[in-house]
Amino acid sequence: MASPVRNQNFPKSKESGISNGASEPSFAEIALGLPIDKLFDYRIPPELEKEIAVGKRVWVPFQNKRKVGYVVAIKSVSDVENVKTIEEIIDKEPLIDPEILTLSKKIAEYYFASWGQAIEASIPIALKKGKVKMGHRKTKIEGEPYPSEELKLPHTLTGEQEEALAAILKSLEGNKHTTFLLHGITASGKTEIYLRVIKRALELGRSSIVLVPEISLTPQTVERFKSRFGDNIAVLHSKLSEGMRFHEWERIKSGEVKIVVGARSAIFSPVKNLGTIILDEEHETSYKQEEAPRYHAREVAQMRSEIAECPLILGTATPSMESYYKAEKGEFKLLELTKRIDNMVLPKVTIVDMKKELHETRKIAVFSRLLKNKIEEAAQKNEQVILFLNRRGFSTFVNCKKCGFVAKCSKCDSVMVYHFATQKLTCHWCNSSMLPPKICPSCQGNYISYFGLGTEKVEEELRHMLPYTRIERMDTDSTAKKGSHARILGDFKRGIIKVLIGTQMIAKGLDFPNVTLVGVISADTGLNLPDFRASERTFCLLTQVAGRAGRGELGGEVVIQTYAPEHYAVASSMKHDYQGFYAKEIESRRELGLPPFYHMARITLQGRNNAYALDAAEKLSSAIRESFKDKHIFVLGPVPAIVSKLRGRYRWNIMIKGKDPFRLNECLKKILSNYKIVKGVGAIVDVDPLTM
DNA sequence: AGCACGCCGACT
DNA sequence: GTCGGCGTGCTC
Repeated sequence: MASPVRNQNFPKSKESGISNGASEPSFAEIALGLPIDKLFDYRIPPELEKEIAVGKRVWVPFQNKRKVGYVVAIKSVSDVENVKTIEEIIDKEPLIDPEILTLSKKIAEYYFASWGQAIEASIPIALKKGKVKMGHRKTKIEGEPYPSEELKLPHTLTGEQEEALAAILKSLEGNKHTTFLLHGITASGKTEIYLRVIKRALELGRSSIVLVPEISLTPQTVERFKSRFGDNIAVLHSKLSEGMRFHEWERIKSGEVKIVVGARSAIFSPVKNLGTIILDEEHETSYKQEEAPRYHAREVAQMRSEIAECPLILGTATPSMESYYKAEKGEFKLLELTKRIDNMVLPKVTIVDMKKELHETRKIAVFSRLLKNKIEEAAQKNEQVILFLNRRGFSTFVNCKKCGFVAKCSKCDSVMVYHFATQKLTCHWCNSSMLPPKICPSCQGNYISYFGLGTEKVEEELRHMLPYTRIERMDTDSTAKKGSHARILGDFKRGIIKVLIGTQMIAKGLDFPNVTLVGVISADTGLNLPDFRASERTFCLLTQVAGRAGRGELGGEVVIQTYAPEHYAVASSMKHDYQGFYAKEIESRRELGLPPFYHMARITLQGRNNAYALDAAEKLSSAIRESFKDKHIFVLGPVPAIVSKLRGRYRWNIMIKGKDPFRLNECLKKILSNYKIVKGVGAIVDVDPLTM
């Protein structure tokens, strides 16, 4: 041995247990926040035996460093040679509750992360570093449970609201787990139902967790909860400093607050006696964590509410295919809110066929004549305009501006993606490729375009059109500077900015009553991604964007420009018709064997050497195909990852799908343990990925 | 993930 | 001769 370990030469564990008395606990199983799918045994020094407990953090020597570890079990024997000894116990009281330990273990198993990684996903960063000790804070004086609240109970509920509320309260009061899908159009009063469920939970002495997408964690949302429940609420934003986040966490852990509002990770809040979990905007993709453990908060909420035997409420205006399908099957209880509480009317939506526009005007333009007129009109009347351009991602498709043709794979019907490196179009389902056409194969026209237009181009055109109007662009580039995001929105709110151009960023949650016109520059960008969720995303996005118009007394309208006016995602959103969209989309998913009918997992193989990475991917893919062909597990790929090269590593994807998620999980486990990965090629697993 | 060990190339 | 490149394998 090279390292001069002071080996105390303990006999192999089984006997070492005896020296401490036969059944004394002398070892602890420790989870570490590393991507190693293992627990590590450490010796408990005699002086710490009284203090050690499951759920506490400890300092342990690991390699030649000291690391924070989490005690997950205590035992009297260990068969590890040269066990090292715990240096110090950090916490006076267990930091991780048994409920969260169970939950994190399930997550680790389901999403192929280590238990330690899952535990670390559930606590504030400050605690991971072992810096702060629990159990030393002075107790705060209990605030009024829920002040000003009775005064603020607004208008009576609609019949639909009453019905929904009653169903949820029955589950809450009966301590029975049920998942409710609360499907309600914008302004149908979902939040009021949440507030009343939380209130009832409080009366029963139980806690509530409210999950919202980070983007809607705005002061307005928070204010609404605060005015109802006063100080009895902890808010967990991503912008919270390390110290503040820890402070809020401690307030939750100590039982000082019984309501938690936060983004994704708030699902792990250490509340006791959980009464309800509310997951608002359940269709939002930000509920999926894009690093290990790659969990989806909706799934975690499902697991947690089952453990806690409490209702889970999934609220949305545009349910995910997964959730609505479960509701149809009766796995979730569907609660529909079809009426708006105030007299707000849904905005009128007009679709402009850009193919026709080109045909009639004979030139490719950013703005159709209709949208141009409407913008000018609004500007004259001093009303505000939002222009939205769904320019997403890295993928580029080839599109004919004359007839709307989009290059698709002949075998898969999937949109072909232009790769800069190879200068070819590639199918992300079967990896076949072709040279991009110069002349449209469909109409022989010479209007093939490679790149969608961007927000900058829109801005330039618009400045030309309205030289004296204050215009601002809001996208990742223009908001790179700290505070610019808030500045732009502030200026827009105060009416200084007349026209706001933006990407995804402005699609959600903005509530400006003076906005009378919303223009979608191109609805196609999102539609032409090689991703089976493209239609779902587009429908969802168009519905949300449309919701930005006519939020005030002035009313409002929406203009959507598209080369695919007949596409059901576009057409249904125009009619505000979720059911119509769902019916079409679910059929397509059924035919193609996609979620929610199949569960998927993606394996990404990445390496410095492209040939090695591809070779590894091919070997793995055929190995899986061989061993599971009779088990209803299917393999797709390898195909280049959408980001085919990242940080100098070439990336190839394999998709695996199967009907039963747990069987799929078992197969994956076998695959990963049997397969010796080719040198220099690493594998990343994403269970239930949201992107291809 | 880190980090040490180890085996090959170009430098004082 | 040795410094250092990153491939490989282990961590209680």
